[in-house]
Amino acid sequence: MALEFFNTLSRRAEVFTPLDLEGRTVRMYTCGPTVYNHAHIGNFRAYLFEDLLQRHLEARGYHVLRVMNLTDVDDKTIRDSRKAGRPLADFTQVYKQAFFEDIATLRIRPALHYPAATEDRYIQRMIQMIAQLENQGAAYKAEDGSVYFRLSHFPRYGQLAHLNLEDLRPSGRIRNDEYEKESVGDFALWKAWDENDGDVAWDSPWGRGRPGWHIECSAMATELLGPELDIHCGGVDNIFPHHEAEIAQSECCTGRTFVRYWLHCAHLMVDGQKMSKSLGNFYTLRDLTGRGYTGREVRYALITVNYRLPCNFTLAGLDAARTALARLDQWTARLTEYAGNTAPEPTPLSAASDRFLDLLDDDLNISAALGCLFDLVRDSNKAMDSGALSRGQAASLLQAWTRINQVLAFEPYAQEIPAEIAALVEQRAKARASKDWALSDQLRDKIHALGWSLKDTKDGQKLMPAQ
RNA sequence: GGCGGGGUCGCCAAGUGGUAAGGCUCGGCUCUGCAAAAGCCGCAUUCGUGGGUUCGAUUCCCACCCCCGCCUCCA
Repeated sequence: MALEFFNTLSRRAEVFTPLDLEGRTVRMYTCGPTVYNHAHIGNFRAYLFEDLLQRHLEARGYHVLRVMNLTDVDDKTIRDSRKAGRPLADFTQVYKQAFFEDIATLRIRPALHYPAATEDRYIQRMIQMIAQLENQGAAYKAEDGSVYFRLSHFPRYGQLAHLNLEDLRPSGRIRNDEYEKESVGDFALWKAWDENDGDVAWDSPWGRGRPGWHIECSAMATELLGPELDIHCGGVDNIFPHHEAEIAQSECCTGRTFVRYWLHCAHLMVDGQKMSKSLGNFYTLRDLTGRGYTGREVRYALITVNYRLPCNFTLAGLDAARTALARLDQWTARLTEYAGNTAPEPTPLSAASDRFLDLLDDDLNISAALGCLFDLVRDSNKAMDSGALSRGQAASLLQAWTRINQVLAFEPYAQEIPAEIAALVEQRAKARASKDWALSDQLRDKIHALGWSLKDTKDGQKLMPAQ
């Protein structure tokens, strides 16, 4: 089948074709973190979905230009940097750094650009866009000095979330101090400085202040990717109002359709509930690695539920991920050893990699795709057990795995065997040759205590890092 | 009140108008000096409830119950 994605805008699965048909380039913008603390695993679920999307597009021969923004100025970053008594840039730098470490841990492929809202280039772009909106009558300066987007200027507002503005019920989250606005739905483009902002301010035609959140993304996306994007992703909670606002601002400025495919990731649940600090089910990636889980285990646990479905995260699920990955490791290790340097030789089993990618074509149906992978694992293990698989065919299956793994990034960590361990293993081999089982067991315990596990196979000892 | 997602084996989770993928757990077996690991086999006559359409529904229609999310700066 053709590559299809569910587009939030149409609420239908649509065949994907990029704007650039010839060059196969895909312009993709993904909403990134607000760097005022460590990102939590709910954030990472979204970033992992975007990584899967990018990897699958690349597997299908597209060249993906992906941009992910860093929001390094907003109410929270300012509030917490002041609380910490540190300059905003110093404060956010810590979390930017942590974010990059975390995405590397999760094997998320880096984006092409990580624009930060406070970079001069983007501040200038934001000011330019706001001025343009003001000239068009799409924005106005209120009495408090802030500039707001005039919703009445953009009737399509609400099309992405499929909301009727008249139906909206005030939810108490509307700030009372924004009485200066013409209409309650108008959102800030430029926020006039107030004392809570401390020394965080930029000069603008409307006086000192700072950008509103929504304009950041419009400015950075169009600055780096041009007026029209193929794909824009984010969490479902960004649909309204953030992405609506982006559409309104961008399309008023460029006169073009801002985004062709909107893809949104559902929320992550933890133990069946919304993750929150008060419930004690709030996890950062560091919490999990601190408990001994690896990045790829978290990756597996967060990626294996289709992105449009709520995913319920549990530690039991992480353990299941660990076991499943160990089985894949075992399988690839067995194939590798059996294939040796033999040249690949066709086998019908290799078609699994085609099926795998075909299943992902259906709006990233990862569950079905993994089902197909595990069918391959079982079938090829069986074939090896019965001697029905040639070494060349094993080599061919490894090629199929490489293709599948380009999308999954589930390969085991490269492990170097320390000399000390290698020496113990050799010593044990000698003990076993002379049937000195007592010494053999003693060495096995010692090796295990050093973090490695041994198993005795018909081909000798096999060393693996203990989980 | 409006909009949306979901209820499929103990847990996670595909799926189709034609009779239920896969992963984890569990049970059995094989291999093994022992152990561990691994491999193989087995494990839902049934898909929230009640109706309806149909030769046939988990899949379509209607009603109902339950869970979750969003509703103006949370991925």
